[in-house]
Amino acid sequence: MPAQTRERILDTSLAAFGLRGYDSTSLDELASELGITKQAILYHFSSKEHLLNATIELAVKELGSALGGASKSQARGFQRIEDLVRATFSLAARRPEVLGLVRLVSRQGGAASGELASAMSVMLGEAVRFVEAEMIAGRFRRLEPRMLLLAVYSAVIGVATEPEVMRALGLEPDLRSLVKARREIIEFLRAALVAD
Amino acid sequence: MPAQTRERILDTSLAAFGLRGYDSTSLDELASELGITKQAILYHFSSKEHLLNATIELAVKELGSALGGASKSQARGFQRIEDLVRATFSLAARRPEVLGLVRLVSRQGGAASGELASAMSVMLGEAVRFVEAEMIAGRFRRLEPRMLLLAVYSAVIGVATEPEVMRALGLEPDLRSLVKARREIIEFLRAALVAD
DNA sequence: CAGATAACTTACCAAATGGTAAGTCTATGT
DNA sequence: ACATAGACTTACCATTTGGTAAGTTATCTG
Repeated sequence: MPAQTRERILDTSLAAFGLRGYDSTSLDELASELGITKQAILYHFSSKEHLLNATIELAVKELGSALGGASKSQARGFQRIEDLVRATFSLAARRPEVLGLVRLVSRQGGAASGELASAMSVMLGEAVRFVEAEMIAGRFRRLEPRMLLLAVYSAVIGVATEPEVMRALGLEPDLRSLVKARREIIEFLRAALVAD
Repeated sequence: MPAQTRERILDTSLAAFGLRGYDSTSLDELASELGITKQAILYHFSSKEHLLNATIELAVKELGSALGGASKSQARGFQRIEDLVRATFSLAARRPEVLGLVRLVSRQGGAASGELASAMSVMLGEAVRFVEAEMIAGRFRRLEPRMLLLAVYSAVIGVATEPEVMRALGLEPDLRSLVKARREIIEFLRAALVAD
């Protein structure tokens, strides 16, 4: 039953690419972490770039299943935002590498990012419509929806994945602080979003 | 007067490290961009890591002079935040690589980041005191100051340096959009911060 | 049992990478 | 006129990197 090697490779490369970066991770490193040879990796994925693509695909799936529940919920108003932030933080605590990879790809862009870009486009498109509807309903303050989402996205991803800045602020990025950070950013967003 | 080679190297490596990343930038690339040989770089900076250190030093200086005015201003209340966001966006438009490098180093942390970390510690420490004072004075909503700053920092840096996410939202990251993004995030922060 | 196929490993390889050693060229001070 | 030092370049080099080619081993199939 060694057919799970492929999955082990993907898991390990997701962690490595997501936390250390693509260029900073060599196939030899990955292989020795896995206790196999580099050629075993190249047997399953014909090149490093293909491996990256498959890894992104996995990350997209994990992102979808982690945030899917919250984004498809029928909750209205700020509750839905809160659900999404909670889901994002839960993912950040459980599998920081997934958000790391999202960030990496969304910054670098480039050839491989097509899939993630389109997946994100869909999610963001839904989010824009949701936010617009809430604004029209008078539950959210009137701001430019896309810019608002960009700010929210940046704030959440930043807080969830910026350990060094947390340290610079004198906060240890442990689970307790992360919980506190989650609570605080929810309050922050509530203050920014909810119409009086 | 070829003594400015050192400065040219620093400029180029700041752009390269800040926009493409450290590992993704080779000394040969840098050299050919500059029209010199790799060994000329190693003459001025004895290793790639030393070059990174010097580059970080330069970025810290640029960051300081770009944000120094705003952070040392005597403005009170939200005006001071607005000044700082404006200064940050101005820097993001003029020299995106500086913020890119800040982000890179603040994520990777590690050995080289001591200087930037301490510079940021100082700035963030001042910011914490400022925010606390404003909260006590009743001008800012009561939130945990450090978490608040982390959220603000993330939102601003994110909006200013996340071109691919902007594209996913259907916004071209040109100067006009950046101006709009700046205005929107200022409104966003105002809504979140200013006490009723 | 023959042989095909999947899942690897061992053996290489060319290019790129960070770095060393030694020379060259030019200006400057004596 | 000449040594000296600064600012490089040319020549190398060991290691690492992504990738190819050719086995090897086990399992399944006819």
